[in-house]
Formats: sequence, C-alpha cells, structure tokens
Amino acid sequence: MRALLNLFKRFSIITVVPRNGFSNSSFLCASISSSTSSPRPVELIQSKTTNQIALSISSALQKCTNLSSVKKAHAKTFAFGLQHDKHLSIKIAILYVSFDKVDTANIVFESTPNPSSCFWNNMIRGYATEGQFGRSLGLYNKMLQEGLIPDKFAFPFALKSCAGLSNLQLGKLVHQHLLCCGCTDDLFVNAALLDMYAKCGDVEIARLVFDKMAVRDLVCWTSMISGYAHNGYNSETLEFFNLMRGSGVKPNRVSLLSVLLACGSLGALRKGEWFHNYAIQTGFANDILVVTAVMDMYAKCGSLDLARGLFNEAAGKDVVCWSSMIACYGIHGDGRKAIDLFDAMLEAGVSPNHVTFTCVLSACGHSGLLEEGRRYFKLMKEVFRIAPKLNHFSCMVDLLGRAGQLDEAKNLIENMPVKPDATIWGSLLGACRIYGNLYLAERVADVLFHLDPLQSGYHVLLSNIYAAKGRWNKVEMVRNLMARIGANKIQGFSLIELNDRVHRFSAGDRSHPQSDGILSKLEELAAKMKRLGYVPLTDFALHDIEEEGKEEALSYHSERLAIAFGLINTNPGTAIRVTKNLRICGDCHNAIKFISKIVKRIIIVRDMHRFHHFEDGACSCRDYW
DNA sequence: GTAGGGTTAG
Repeated sequence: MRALLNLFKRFSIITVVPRNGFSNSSFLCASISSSTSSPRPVELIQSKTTNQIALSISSALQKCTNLSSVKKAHAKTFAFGLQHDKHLSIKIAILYVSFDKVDTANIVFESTPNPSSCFWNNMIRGYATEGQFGRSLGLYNKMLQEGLIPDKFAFPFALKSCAGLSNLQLGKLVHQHLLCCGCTDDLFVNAALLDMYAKCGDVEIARLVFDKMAVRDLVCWTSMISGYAHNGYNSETLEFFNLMRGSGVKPNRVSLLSVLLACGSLGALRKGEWFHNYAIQTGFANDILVVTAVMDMYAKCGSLDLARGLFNEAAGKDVVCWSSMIACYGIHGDGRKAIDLFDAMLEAGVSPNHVTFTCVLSACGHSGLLEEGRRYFKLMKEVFRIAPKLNHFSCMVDLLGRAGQLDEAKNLIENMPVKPDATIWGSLLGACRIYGNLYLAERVADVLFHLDPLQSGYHVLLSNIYAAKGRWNKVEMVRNLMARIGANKIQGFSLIELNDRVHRFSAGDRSHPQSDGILSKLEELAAKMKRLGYVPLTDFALHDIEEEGKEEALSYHSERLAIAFGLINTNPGTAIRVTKNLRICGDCHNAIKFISKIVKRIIIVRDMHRFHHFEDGACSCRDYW
C-alpha cells in the first residue's frame, strides 16, 4: 500500500491544464496525505423498530420505477431520522442517478459520512453518464484526496470523462493510476482505456491497448472501429471491419455506423452500397440510426436522390434524421429544399436543436440565401430560445461575408458573446478577397496572424488580395514572412473510387501506375478546352489558393488527375465522382466546367465544404462557393 | 455497479 501511495505522490508533480470547473494543478495531490482511510464511526445502536423501518424503506426502494416513488422513500428516511443510513443513502442516490438526477444524488452523497468506494464510483459514473465530465473527474480526484484507492469500477468512468473532455493528458494520468492499481486485466477498464485513447485522437495507442487485451468482446471491437472512423482513418476502418468479421465477431449497428461514416468520408459509393445491403440483410433496415448513417453516406458520395428516397421511407424520423437530410441539401447547394424541409419538420412536430440550426444556416450560406439566413438566425434565438454557439456565428459570418455585407459580418464577430476563433476571422478574410477589400483584409489578417501564425492559408489569402490589386511588393513580403515562420502547408489530395478500390492523387502526382495515360488524357483535354475558349486563370490571385504548391502547374492539381483517371477507366456516359480534402481552386473549377462539356459526363466533385455538380459546362454552385 | 452509437461551421 505504501508503495502505491508513493507512486501517486509522483503523479502529483505532473502538471495538467486546468479545465472544466476543476483545478488539475492539485490533481491527486492529497492522495498521499492520508495513508489510510479514517476509522469508521461506530454504528449507532438502533432499536429493532428503526431497523424494521429501514428494511421496509429498503424494500420500497427496490420497487421504485419512477422518480416520485424515490422522492417519497427519500422523504421517509428524514421522517424516521434515517437520512444518514449508509445503506439507504447509496440506494437512494443510485436511483436518483438512474433518473438523471445526479445533482440530487450528490446532495445525498454529500450528507453521507464516510461513503463507501461503491458510493464514490456511482457518483463518478453518474456525472460521467450525464456528460458532466469535469465534475466526474473532480469527484475522482476528491476520492483520491480522501485516501481511497480507485478500483475497476471507478476507472471506466474516470476514463470516459477524460474522453468526454478530449483531455489526453488527464487520460494518460488515469492510465498510470490503473497500472499502479493492478487493474490491467479487467475487460471493462481496458475497453474504456482504448476508447479514451481513440476519442482523444491517439488511435495508434488505442490499437496497442486493443492488441494487448487477452479477452475482447464486441464492445472493444466496435470502440476500436469507431475510433478509426471518427479520426479519419477511413481505410483502416474498412480493413478493421473485415478483420472483425474474419475473427468471428458479428458486426452490430455501431460497427455499421462506423463503416458507413468511413465510406461517406472517402466518397466510396460502391462500398457504401455494399454496406447498405449488408445492413438490410442483417436486419438493420428499419433502425433509424443506421438509416440516418446510410442517408448521410449516400449524400456524401454525391447521391442526393438516394438519400432523399431513404428519408421518405424512414419510419420514426427524429431530430437527427431531419437535421441530417437538411445538411445533405445544404452541402449540395440546394438551400431552398433545406428550408422547405425545416418547415416540414416543424409541421411534423419535431423540435429543432442547435445542430438543426447549424445545418439550416449553413445551407443558406451555400446557396446565398441572405435574408432567409438572417430570419432563421433570429428565429433560433427569439422563438426557440437557443443561444447561438460558435458554429452558428461562423455560418452567419460566412453568409454575410459572401453576400458582400462585410461590415455587418465584422460587427457580428466583434460583438458575439463567444470568443471568435481563427476560422471565423478566416471566413471574413475570404470575403475580403471576393470583394477586393484590402483595407479590411489587412486588419483581419493582423488578427489572424496573431491567432494562428502558422496557418499558411491565411497568408496565401492575403497575398492573393495584394496580387489582385497589383501590389507585388506586398505579395513578396507575405511570401517571405511565410517562408521565415515556416507556415504549415496542408497537402491537397483527391480520391476516386474504381472497382471497389479508392485511388488517391496529390498535386503533380506521378506515382500512379497509369500516370502516363492520365497525363496524356489531360493534354488531350487541354487542347480541346483551349479551342472552346478556356483561358487558364493564371492571375496570381487564384494561383496556389489552396496551398497545393505553386511549383506545380495548375493543370496537375489533384482533382484533375483524379478526373482524368476516372475518364480513362470508365465507360462513356458514366458519372465521375471525386472527393477533395481542400477547397477546389478557381482555375480547376473553370476547367472542370469545360471538361464536363467536352466529355459529355456529369462530374461530381466534393470539396472541403460542399458539392459541385458539373454538367454541360456549368456547375450547380452557380460559381457561388 | 462498469465499456461502444446516427446529424453540425469554416
């Protein structure tokens, strides 16, 4: 025991960033101050009658099926002076927790002298389950301060709370605790541990935990697959699904949700369809969670109609399902349909939440519906009493900025009750580029360079604004600044699915086995485009807009390579679907319009923010993106 | 007494 406490003493020197209502600086400090828990008070000698009353309350508690019956039993303990009875208190508190009344449970807990480990664990669980992660960890910390050693029932919830806060540092600390406490073989502890690492973004360590586990159940597999999917490890998600089936573990709805998410992110329609069929065969066709995920997958793979078909057929549509379909219309640039669906949702008696409004406002932004956006923003605040979050302000700033209302957008940022982040200012800087407002751009860039100095995108934007005004000396200055500080460049890439395989291209990529064919296709297209009047947008303002390396010619941007690859490998008339990780550049957007006309194909490109459906020389975004 | 889940800005 002393060795264990000494180990805890060492943990206390680890500095942890304080957040969410409890201070970590003293985290676990007091766990070493008391070497053993204080002696229990001698039980009061109770009369036989009191014991009988306690037994009767205890039996009543076992039959409690609703909150009011718990309250009644709780009141009885006061009436008979049994409010400090430890056995009754814990039962009452656990029941309060089960009816989502963790704060009431905490009042009972606070008034119980020397609560047992079981009681502490249930309180830590209660707060973790209710999403009050800071409070849950605050209690975990306090339990250690009281000299109690956490056990296998405390760790899953302490870890869940670390995961909920995405606080990897705290998670690692709790990991050390469980190593010291010898809880390394418990299935639940390990499942929570791998989930914590996955939710905090460290998928590799999560996988190490998974691989080390002697026994694994379905939850561990699904937690791992969900970790891959939610951290953008899309191919790994699909591989892991196969591994799971190969190991004789039958995939469930949670693993299906993960693979569908991965297919959507990859834009892998064929694979997505396969999983949709699999979901039907395995009896999930009417599961609203799976249906929503399938819908989302189809929309993200460019098939809006398939998504809408499923939505129409779905029974028991809830707010998530409605919001999801609204978001689908939004990313496809059909703001009107998004709004119509929102109104239909209200008529169906489903209440919108803050996500629904994010979807609606974003849809207005993608379609340039300025007045509608303003109206829904007001509706959210005044009728639905939903306080706007950063997401909503971000949508509004984007909407106002793109519509040319730069001053209003700036005022909104300066007066919002939440702290504006770099991306919201970045959105305003983007609007300054569209409208050539150099005066405002310089001021906004100044804020941005302080907020996020290493993000090259903002430097590129400013330099493009200078270039459009012919201020070449300033362009040079920004470029030099970028080189000096070593701004991070995000490499652009595009994905295209062919015969069940997803192919990836980056700008100027010549590593693909079919590289020669791709380049000659692009040359052939370039000649035809020229004859039709295509002029490359060599204006520096549009060059390098998405950080794809200025040394690479525009014509070798990743989306063009992917499209050329699609053209030489598919039959005439087949639609080409490409997914890109950055925003499509102006020159590529223009070029693809020409290509769609020349090859007489529908070309669907999903960029970082939305879909572009190119057909017969035009794009569905009507050049508003 | 314990672990995993669908929608969301730029």
